[in-house]
Parts: sequence; structure tokens; C-alpha cells
Amino acid sequence: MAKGDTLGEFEHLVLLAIVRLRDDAYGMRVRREIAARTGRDVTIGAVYTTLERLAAKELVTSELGDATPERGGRAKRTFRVTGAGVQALNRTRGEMARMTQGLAYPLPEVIG
Amino acid sequence: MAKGDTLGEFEHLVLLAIVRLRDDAYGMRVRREIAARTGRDVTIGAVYTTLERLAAKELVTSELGDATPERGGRAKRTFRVTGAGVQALNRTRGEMARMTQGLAYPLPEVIG
DNA sequence: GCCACTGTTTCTACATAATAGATAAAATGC
DNA sequence: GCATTTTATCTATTATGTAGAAACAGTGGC
Repeated sequence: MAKGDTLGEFEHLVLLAIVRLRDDAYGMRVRREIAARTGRDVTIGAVYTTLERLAAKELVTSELGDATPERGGRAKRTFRVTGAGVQALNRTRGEMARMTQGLAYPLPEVIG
Repeated sequence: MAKGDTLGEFEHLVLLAIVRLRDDAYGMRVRREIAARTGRDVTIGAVYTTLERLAAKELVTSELGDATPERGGRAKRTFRVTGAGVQALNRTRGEMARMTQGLAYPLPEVIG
């Protein structure tokens, strides 16, 4: 496998959030999606640096939108997952599936 | 969530390998298990530093065994997953499940 | 027009995790 | 004793994760 092909665990979550949010995947919203689904309250800085890194790897692209007519409605930068990004997600999913094959979740506290 | 509670992606794989291997989880074997199931050929150094980290976090314990009567049969250091390790695996699994809920794999190249 | 406020993005610095590659150790067989 | 095998340890570097503060761009009240 080529190097740089594996997703870090937080990269993985961010990528999945973007997939879920479709057209509405901008930084703050990604952060909320992850918080809502995982219970982790990551900071917005963590999300953006990860988004930047994913963009550098060309697993996502971004586009600056128009400002919305709401109080504080600064223009949003929305993200999309690229073909390579989808491939990375599918590959990661496959690896995890093979590693967990035959295991029954939740795993019992005492193994063996 | 308490800090240091999340599993890095490679930590996750190593922990799963130990669960799979039960009584036979020592460094070289963990490496082979991961290679066989994911296609990644990680170096042995990568595996051991990760095992050390997991031990430092008390997600695994290790025990030095007896030498086996084979050519090159040096004593093996075998690893077991602790209760906290199992909890970390179950928690991580849950997070991922909620993040992927409703998504059909493999994801299509073009999203949306 | 200025100010407070809101939702968003950007910047900077540091901590933790991943990875490689070389070296050392402990056993066997000849 | 020496070559060979299997395993473990050490050292260094890069990549990822995380926090927190600052900057931006808009709204609305007065």
C-alpha cells in the first residue's frame, strides 16, 4: 500500500461527518456533528487543522460560499469528499471489518 | 470524556489483534495478524512502540513466557487486553457505529 | 456611524501517535 | 564456536491530534 494512505482516527471521523452532511459540511457544522454522534467535544481548531490536512492530501476539496442573511452570517467554507477520499473511507472500513470479523460486540470484559 | 481515552488508529488495530490472538499475542505474531488482515506491512518497531504505549495507558498487560524448544525460540512476551482496554474497544466501536449509521458501504465514489 | 454581538474561519504552538530502521538478545544445530 | 532463527529493544523522525486565542464579516440597535 502506498504511504500516506491510512486515515488517522480523527481524520476518519471528520471525513465521515462531511459525507453525512452532504452540501452543508462546513467547519462549525462538522464539529457539531461529531460532538452529537460521539459525545466528544473537540475544539474548532482541531477540526480546521484536520480539514486543512485532508485538503492537502486531496481527500476533500473546499469552496467558499455566499454569506447567509443571518446575524453573524459570515461566508461558509463548505467541504466535499473527493473520489480518493471515498476510497480511503472504503479501504479503512474494509480493514476494520477484517480485523473485527467473528468478534461479537460489545466485547466481554474478560477475554479468552 | 476523559482525556487520553481515544484510541489512535494503529492502537486500535493492535488491540484488536491481541483480542483475536488470545493467549498467543506476542509482538511478531501481532505484526503478522495485522499484515494478514489489512494488507499493511508494518514494521516490528511500529508494533512494539505501540504495544508499549498501550501498556503505559494500562489498556494491555504483558508477561514474559518461557522459551520454546525451537530453533530461535527466544522467550516471548505475551500481551493481554485489560478491562479498560476492552472498554476502549467497545467505546470506539460505538462511536464509529453512530458516525456510519445509515451509510451504505461501499460508499459510491460520487457522494450526494 | 459606532458598538455590541454572533457565527464563522484562521493562526500558532504544543502534545501524542505512527513509522522506520538498526541493534541486541536468546535460543538451536552443526 | 559460529551461523542461523526468532524475537525483543532502542533511537530518531515525521505525521496526527488538540487547544486556545485572534481575526473576520456580517447584523441590529441606537
